[in-house]
Order: sequence, then C-alpha cells, then structure tokens
Amino acid sequence: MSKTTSPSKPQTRIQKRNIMIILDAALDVFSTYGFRGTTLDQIARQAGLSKPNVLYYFDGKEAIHLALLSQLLETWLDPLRAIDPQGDPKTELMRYIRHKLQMSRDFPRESRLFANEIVQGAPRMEAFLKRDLRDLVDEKASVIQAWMEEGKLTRLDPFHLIFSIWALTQHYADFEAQIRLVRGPNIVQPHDGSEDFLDQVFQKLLT
Amino acid sequence: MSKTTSPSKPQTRIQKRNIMIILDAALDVFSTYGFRGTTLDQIARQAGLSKPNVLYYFDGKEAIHLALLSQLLETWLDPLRAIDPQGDPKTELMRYIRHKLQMSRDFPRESRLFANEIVQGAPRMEAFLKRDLRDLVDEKASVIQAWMEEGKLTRLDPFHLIFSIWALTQHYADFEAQIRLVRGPNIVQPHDGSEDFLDQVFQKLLT
DNA sequence: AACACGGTTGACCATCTAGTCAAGATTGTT
DNA sequence: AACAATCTTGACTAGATGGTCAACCGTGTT
Repeated sequence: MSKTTSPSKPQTRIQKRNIMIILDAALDVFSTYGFRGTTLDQIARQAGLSKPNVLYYFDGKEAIHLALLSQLLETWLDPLRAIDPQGDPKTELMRYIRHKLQMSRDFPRESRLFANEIVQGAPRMEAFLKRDLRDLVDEKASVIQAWMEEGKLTRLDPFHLIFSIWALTQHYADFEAQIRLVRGPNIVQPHDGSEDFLDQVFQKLLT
Repeated sequence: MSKTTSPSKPQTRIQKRNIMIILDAALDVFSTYGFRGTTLDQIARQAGLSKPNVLYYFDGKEAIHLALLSQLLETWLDPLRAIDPQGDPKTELMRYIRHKLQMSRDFPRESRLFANEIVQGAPRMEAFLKRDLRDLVDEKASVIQAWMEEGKLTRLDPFHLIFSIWALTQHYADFEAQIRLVRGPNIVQPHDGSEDFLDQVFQKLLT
C-alpha cells in the first residue's frame, strides 16, 4: 500500500514535519551523489531519523526520489510558461533569463538534482520531458519565431536560444564546484557578477 | 602491487588491447551512470571480459576511474592552452570556442564523465582543478583582460566569459538527453545548428 | 616437447544496502 | 486514567557488489 501517494488522507503535524525533513535531507544527498550514489542510511542520517522511520513515510528510495522530482518539475517550468506572446520580446526574454538565473542561485540543489538526472540520460524523466517540456518549448519557440519574423528581434534559432539560456543560467549551480575551485577560496558566491554578465550577453545578442 | 601504474614495464599486445577495451567500456558506463552508479560487472560485461580478468589489468574500480580521468584531463585543457596572447583576440577566442564545441561533439562521453564528477562536487578532481586548471584560467583571464584594456575587445568579465564558453559548448554533450527528448525523434544530431548559433552569439558579444 | 610466463576464470568472501517486522514508545482523545 | 492510533526502532533478511584466490588455459621460446 502506498503511503504518501494517497491524496485523500489528511496529514498529521508530525507527518507534515517529517515528510518535509526527509525530502529536504534527500534533496541534499541526491543532488550531491545522484540516485544510485545515495543510500537510505545517508538520507536517514541527514534527516536525523532512523532508516525504518524514513521508510515509514515513504515506500522506498525510488518513491522519495520521485516525490522530489515531481515537486521540482511542477515549478521548474513556470518561468518559461510566463513568457507572454503579447509582451515586449526583449523584456519578456530578459525577464525569463533573470528568473532562471535567480532559481539557479536560490535552488542550486534542485538544479543539480535535475542535472544529475539529465547527464545520466534522464531515465526517470523521459515521459515528462517528451510530453510536458517538449510541448512547452515548441510553443515558446513558435512565439519567439513569430517575434523574429515580425522584425521585433534578431533572427536566431529559437531552440538554440532557449538552450543557451538554460546552459548559461544552470551552469552556475550545476558546475558550482568547478567555479569555486577555479576562482579560489576568496570567492564566496560563485554567482557574483553572473547577472551583470548575462545581461550584457543577451542585451547584445537580442539587439 | 599496482599494475597499470608502473610506468617502466613494457606492455604486451594483449595488455595493450585489453586495457584499451576496458577503458573504453568503462568510459561508456561511468559517463552514463556516474562512479557509484557503475558496477564492475557492468564494465566487465560491456568489455566482454570476466570480472576477475578486468581486475587482472586494474587494481580496482577506483583505479579504472582514475585512469580515465587523468587521460581526459591531459587533453581537456589543450584548447585553452592554445590561446595565443600574440594572436588576434577575436580570432583566438572564436577558435577556442569552435575547438571546444568540436570536442563536445566528438567526445561526448568524456564530457559527461567530467560533468558527472563536477556536478557531484568534484571529489576526485579537487587537486587538479585547484592547481592546473586555476593557474591556466588565471593566466588566460589576464590575457583577455589585457586585450580589453588595449581596446581590442569588448569589456567583459573574463572569468564569466570563459565560464560562458564552457557552459554553452559542453551543454550539447552533457544535456544531450534533454535536447534529444525536447526536439523529438526527428532530430538525430543534437548538435545540429550549434556551431552557427555559437558563432552568432560570440561574434556579437565580442564586437 | 617442454617450459615459463602471461592470461583467464569459477567459486568464494566480506561488506554494503534496500527493505521487513514485531515489539515498544508517544501522542491525542475521551 | 485508559485507550487507540500514530510513530519509532533494534534486529534481521535477501540480494548486490567489490574484491580475492587457487587452479587452469594459451602462447611463444628454446
């Protein structure tokens, strides 16, 4: 019998709290070690709970991972969805870029959880990527294409444009270790200067 | 006693062949599943050898991984090293970008092996990144900085410029699964159009 | 042919890991 | 206080996994 997947049952205070603690701990560990590199014991230790107790709240390792992914995917696409075909092209795109960069800064663990999945071939997200993401990207690519044909925007391949936004914003979260080590111990925030830089890049590119 | 680490012993034909087969198989598996997600049995199966036979050539899983990493890191930085302070700034940088993109196209497994390591905090590459990479990046950032101060190049943060090149080129290899799934089954080469696009981006950015 | 060395493997072991279970501790309600 | 439902855990199991080992096979050299 599934535990957290039954949508009807009301949750007690303890359930709410512990489920949150477990998901937070699991996000820490999964985003650092990947799915197979993570053990239930690690999650339990990080959560400050015993392993059987973790399994009291979730049906298994897979279920915890799935819960994190679906939670993430729900909000991950919001910035892209928010692009308004009626708005000013450059404003809309710059807002999207800033939003995406902000998410990479504020939710680096989520970004790395996602990156871990994708680098390893997205075995647990194929359905989602094929369905929801592809439709959304196709839609927004059309919007961008239309803007370009109306002469409101530099002509570029809209798909590559979207990919470049993903690459540049997520890089700061996903490759944080590299940035940190390359820039030395005096750099505290790998993101320092990233907003100004991306502003420059895309202002130039889109004009 | 270490096996492949002794540099003096001459290798037989069979050794040369099997070590190559093992490294190739291991690159397949490590780049797809990460270090902890990979089992020796998987490597052995992929190589068409028995597990004890694999361990006859390498001291263990760690040793195979290490061999791959050091082999990779030797060549990974060559394009960056090749940037010539005496050359024409835009030419040098565009050549670097094209070279990097080409490596991401021709050696996607190597790129993903690297990405897997970095996303997970670079535990096995800290020393290398801190030492070799940092020095090299510092050096080339200075070169770029000098170019900018001489007015030969748009003023930009040289570190972020380098990061952006890494992000945009490696994205096509590291996130290939995402690109493939988003663009649909009709796309065979996720790289299609990437060179033209990156040319456009950096031509605009650097002018 | 005989020998030595390189190459190969089935069987095995210790450890790790996901998941179970029954018994006990806590909590909320009356 | 007493009861039931929820919550927690030590001890356990089955299977996976990295690594070992002794014995056997193959090949080239004399």
